[in-house]
This record gives sequence, C-alpha cells and structure tokens, in this order.
Amino acid sequence: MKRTDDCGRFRKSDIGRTATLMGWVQSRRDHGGLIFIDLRDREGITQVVFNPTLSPDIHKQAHGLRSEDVIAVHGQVEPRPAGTVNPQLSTGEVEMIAEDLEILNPAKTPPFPIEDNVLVSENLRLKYRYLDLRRPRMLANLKRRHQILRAVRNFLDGHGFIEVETPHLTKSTPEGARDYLVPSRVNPGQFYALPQSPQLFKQILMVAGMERYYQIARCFRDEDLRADRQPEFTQIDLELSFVDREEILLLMEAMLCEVFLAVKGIHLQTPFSRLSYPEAMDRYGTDKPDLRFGLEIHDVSSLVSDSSFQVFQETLNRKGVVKAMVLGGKAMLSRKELDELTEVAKGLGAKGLAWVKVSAEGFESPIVKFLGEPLLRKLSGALSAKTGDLLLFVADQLKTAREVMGGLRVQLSERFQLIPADQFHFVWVTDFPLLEYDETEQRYVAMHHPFTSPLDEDLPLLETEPRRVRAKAYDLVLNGSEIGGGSIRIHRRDVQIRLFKRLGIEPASAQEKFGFLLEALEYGAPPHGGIALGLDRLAMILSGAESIRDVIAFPKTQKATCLLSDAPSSATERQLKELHIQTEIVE
RNA sequence: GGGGCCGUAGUUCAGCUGGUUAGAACGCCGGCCUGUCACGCCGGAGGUCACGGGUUCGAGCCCCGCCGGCCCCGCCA
Repeated sequence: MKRTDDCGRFRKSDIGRTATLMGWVQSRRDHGGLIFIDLRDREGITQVVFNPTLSPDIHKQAHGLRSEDVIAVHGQVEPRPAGTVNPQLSTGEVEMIAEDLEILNPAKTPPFPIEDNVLVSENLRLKYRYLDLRRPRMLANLKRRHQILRAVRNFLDGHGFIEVETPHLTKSTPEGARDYLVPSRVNPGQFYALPQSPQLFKQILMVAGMERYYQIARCFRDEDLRADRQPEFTQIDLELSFVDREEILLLMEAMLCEVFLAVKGIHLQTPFSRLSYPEAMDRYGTDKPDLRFGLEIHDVSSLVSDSSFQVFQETLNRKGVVKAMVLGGKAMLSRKELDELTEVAKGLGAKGLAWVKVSAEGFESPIVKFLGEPLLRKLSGALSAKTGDLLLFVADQLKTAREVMGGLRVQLSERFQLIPADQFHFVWVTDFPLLEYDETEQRYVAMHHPFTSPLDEDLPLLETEPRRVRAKAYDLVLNGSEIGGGSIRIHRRDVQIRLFKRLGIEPASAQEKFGFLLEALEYGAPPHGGIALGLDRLAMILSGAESIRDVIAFPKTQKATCLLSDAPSSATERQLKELHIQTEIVE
C-alpha cells in the first residue's frame, strides 16, 4: 500500500474519496461488531471503522490491533451517521470505512499513554523520549520551535545576513563559564573546548568583511542546570558591521514582530520598553524585570530618616536603605498570611519585613507607634497608596534590599496572580556597567564579556574609576526572562588591550589567549556589534512551557545525563590510549 | 558544594500511631457487545514498597547511608 493522505486532512468535501492512511493506533473501541480505530499521525487523527459485514477478514484482523501499532489502512471516506459527529476532531465529520489493513509493525504496550494531560514522571519521559515526543503538546512545541527558526531565517535572509557556521572544536578561553573539553588525538595532552558562544569567530567574520552574519548556533557551558538552563543550548547569533546600538535594537524588534506574527499571529507593540540598568535595579530590584505587572519598588530612605523606628534608623546609620512596595488591595491579609510573607522575605535574605495596612480607620501595623500618623500619611502619599492597600518595607544594605524586594515582587505576583495571561512584555535593559568587582578573585571582571565596548565618554574612566564605566551592552528581557544579550564590540586593538589590562590579563597572557583577535583588529576591523537570542527560552515562552526540556527534543537531566542514550559513559581503554589519556577519579 | 520535595502494580497515586493477606483508578489480558470517540458490561493477571544497612517481637511507615528524578542557592563572561 502507498500512503495517499495524512490523518488530519479529511473534511466533508472529501466524502467519497478512496485513500490510504498510515499511522499509529491511538485507541481502539471494539463493539464486538463494529470496531473503531483512532488513527494518529503527525497531522491529526482520523476515525477508521471496521465493519464485519462489509469486510469480515479485515474486521477479524482489526480485533488484534493495540495502542501504538503502526498500520496502513485503505478505504473510502464516508460521512458519519447523524448524531455521531465528533466536534472535538478536525476530521470529526467524516470517517474512513476500512477495506484493507496492513500491520506495518506491532507495538509493545507503551509505558504511558500517548496523550496530553497525563502525568508521567520525568524519568520515564526522558527514557522513552520517542514516546513522549509523540504526545501532541510535545510535537506542537517542536513544530513551534521550527516555525520560530523559519521566521528568523526568513527575516535575516531578507535583511542581508549570511549564515556562516563556526567551529565546535575550538579554543578554551579564560573568563566566562566552565568549558567542555575535547581531547586531541593528534596533539597529545592538548584539548579543544566546545564553544560557549561563537563570539570571537563572529567578530573575526566582521574583520573578514562579512558585514552581516548570523548562525543558529549550538553553545556549550559546563554549569549546573536549571528549569531554563541546559548545558547545550541554541542561540540565534548575529553580528553586524557599521552599526550602532540603536540599529541593532530596532532590527531585533522587527525580527521578533515577524516571529510572533508567524508563530502566534500576534502583532507586538513597538518600540519595546527600555530601562537603563540602574533604573531596572532601582524600580524592580533585578536586571531582568517582569513588566507584565506593577509592584514597583520605591526608595523611602529619606522619608523615614527621622522616624523613631530603630530598625530603619540603624540600617540608615550603617549606610543602608529602606525600600517600599505597595501591594494593592491586600490590607485584608491575616496575621498568618503576613507572617508567611515575612518568611518569604527572610528566605530571600531579608532580616525582616515591615508592613502597614492602609484601612478606612487609619494605619494598622505593629510599627505605627514608631512611625507616627503624620509620617505614615506622607509615606502613603509618596507611594500613592489607597485605602485597602498594604505597604511593605525592607531595610537593609542596598544590594540585599534590592534582591529581597525584587524577589518578593516576583513571588507576590505569583501568589496573588497579578500576572495577566497571554501577555508578552519585552524590555531592553541598557547601560550596564562594563565591569563588576569579583570579591573572591579580588579583581574586576567583565559583566557582559571582555570584548564589549565602553561608552565613548566613559573610556577615560577605565583606569581611574572602573566602576563608573558603562558598557555599550544591552539585554532583551521578556516576561522576566533574559532571552538575549549583546553589545557593540571593541574594534580597536589599543582599547582591547586597555580592557584586558583592567581585567588583570597581562599582555603576554592576552597574546596567548586572544592573540589572533588582537592581530585581526590591526588589519582594518570595522566597527561592529551584535546580539544573541536564546532560542530555547524564546520557544519556552511561546509554548507556555514550564521547563526548557519541553522545547528540546533530547534534553539532559539535572545531572547532565541523557536518560535515552545513557550519556555520559566511560571510554574504553583503547579510546583512552589513542587519546593519550589516563583517568583517575579525584574526590 | 549546599538546601528542599519525591521514589509503593505497566502508569498516577492512597496506605492512619510501626501490627492480619499492601489497596484504588487508569492501563494490560480473556469474554460479551453494530455507532463509539474517557465506549459499556463481566471476569482475570499483575508488587525486589528504588537500593543497602540499622532500630524493633514486628518496618512501605522510624533512623543512617546510597542511587535516581525535580525545584532552588552557589555557578551560568
């Protein structure tokens, strides 16, 4: 038999057609007389009817069909009898009357049903990934991922980008994440590293005059996993010559508009919101704020500076701050619920959480007597609080207070369901500091990466006030998730050397690690910059997936193993010998 | 490296204060059933309670260890 159609296509207009379908048995309903089979393939489900009076032999065969058997069915498309139409199926108005049946491959009973909304342990799903991927939601997720990439390639192709592949076997570089190493057989004792990103190669491509490059790039980072982090992941990676920041941001906005239109049929609002890094940290306590809801953080340090509340006073005396947030309409929370919020705050690193209820009768709080009515009125005025609102205060050093309030903001939005459904709120975060001081290493490290250009006007501060140097870097945040980041790069050797020096990378070391880049910068490197978007996270959000594993065909477990193939595993003596490697497990 | 949750039938789970033969639903197997689509009805099989120790007259349950899965902190330029 030869397949003529897929299981999702038949409608009323196909009635009378003769066709052959091939697919998997989704379910069998055996009435003794009639047997109904739901036949499933990638495109949908068609009901197949086996009638003992019409084709007794075929009917007898159909009796033995079981879930996930792979079959071919030949027959005629007929209308379903009145009253038996299934509106839940796109093919529900018709059915195929089987005239011929071939069992292409019988299947063992699957360890879990091939359906959405069936709870299955992650263990089983990953071990039998080929069954898990048969489930409609997983199939839809992979299709959606494909649609995203198709839209991206379409867009970039239309904007003059050239897709170039860069090596997977490359050079380990200092800074950044832990590398995956690959031993070299031909060069005993030496190792390649898998790329954490194609960063240097794409910059070299700019020097090569490519002008506009992109790549759907697999990246590898040997760090611990999270719900939104896998050790190998995919970036939509691009780099452009002769552009400024503004051009790149607008280009990405246009690209994402196309992606969302193609994938979701949604017209995104442009331009995207923008926040400077200091603004994001002040108002949302994080550099990846979720702007789908308010709950902004306010600094009330100066307002409460002469209150008699000891906790505030002592914090301010120690150069700390007092941060406040208004939780709208939550003055009715019970003491128990407020205690729970306090525990949440403590879990985030706070010493405590002060609260004030704004009620019709006045202010209610254990600290009313310390703050006093006039000050509370001033506070609630400054915070635009209304009757029925709950004010929350955290007093601590700036860094902790931000972290606590930022974390609290997210947790409160979940707990009180303040996040509107089906909203996609993009925000660009700009003007990151170029450097941050690493306490354990006792030196400055690049906040983005060591090839990021400082703002021109801040360049002179590099040696004198490194903390104040801002970078030409930008992150793209969607619904509180960092989905991309990039920068304008350094394209002059002298500036790059100054930055390496600032990072504590001496000229000799810089030459060894990045010599090829430094040399390339001398041969007419154009000004350039770029960005990389995390495809997996984007796909996650567009799919409403809770885990990055649900948008990756073959993901790793939290211990970075593959339950399907059982990787990683030990190497044979012979392999190791060829690689000039001995293994010894060091505890 | 650290904190937390989980592991009992093929699957998802229940299993009381430690006490008789470890249960339910779905799935599976057999039978009946000609309009079902969560088909229905009758019957049946199915257990290394993850694993290893310990406490106890007695452990699915308590203790210690260990393996595995998940979430988080650190880490992720």
